[in-house]
Amino acid sequence: MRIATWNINSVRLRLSQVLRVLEEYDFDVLCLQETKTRDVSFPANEIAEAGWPYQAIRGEKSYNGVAILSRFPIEKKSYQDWVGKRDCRHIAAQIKGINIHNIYLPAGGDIPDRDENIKFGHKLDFVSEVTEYFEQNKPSKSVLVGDLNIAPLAEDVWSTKQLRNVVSHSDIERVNLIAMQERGGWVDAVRDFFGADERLYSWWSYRARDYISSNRGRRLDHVWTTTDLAPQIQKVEIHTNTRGWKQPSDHVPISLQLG
DNA sequence: ATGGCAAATTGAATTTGA
Repeated sequence: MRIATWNINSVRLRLSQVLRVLEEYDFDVLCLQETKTRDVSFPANEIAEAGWPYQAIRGEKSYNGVAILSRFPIEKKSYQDWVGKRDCRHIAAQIKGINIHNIYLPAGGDIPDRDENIKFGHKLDFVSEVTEYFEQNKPSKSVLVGDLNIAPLAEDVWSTKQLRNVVSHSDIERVNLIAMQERGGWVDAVRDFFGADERLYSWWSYRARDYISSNRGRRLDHVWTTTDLAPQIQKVEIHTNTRGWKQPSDHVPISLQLG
């Protein structure tokens, strides 16, 4: 089974790209973040007609929004609200016995200090609550994907020195995300497949004049599995070429082939 | 905290992203 994650930055604007990745990359399941639309406006029919009729969608106007699109029937659906908000940042589906959690973690604003920036506090609290949730509901046969908005390792950013005090790569975010991974019993499938040394990115800012030559990327999007599924990790791909498509998302899809 | 941009909403400017 091929499971992918992609922050699409508006599913309505980039519907044609969603359909293109589903077909070109042969995803069985695609988890989207930042769909930015209410469920009534979600292009569910177009995606169903293309061959992904099983869908779990949870959106709101303008912001956030997550969805799971599947070729195979969804056996169970659920979602969680964290940090006391109903902001459509999580949805879960069981497909072929695998529990898939799709998360859009808060970006956290500009200043990496919770006393000066309420959004950063929200982000840290969100990580803490997700960590507690999976400690109390120990996952198995599970995959956690999504835009976690944190690049935890030095090799996950173009310059660990220059991004040290930048939100997404601050020490506290990095430590807390690793703790969330370890305490939930998760394996970073992307690092498991590619190893620790290679620089890996899934996001490039829109602001770069030429994202290829500047290559100031960050690995903000993640695919984790529980340890019981780790032996089934056959292949991981970061589909970087979508960043070069016309009117692209600033994130690229990551896919996991489970055997 | 940067930034050369982008998207959604409301109706030219604001908010958010990271």
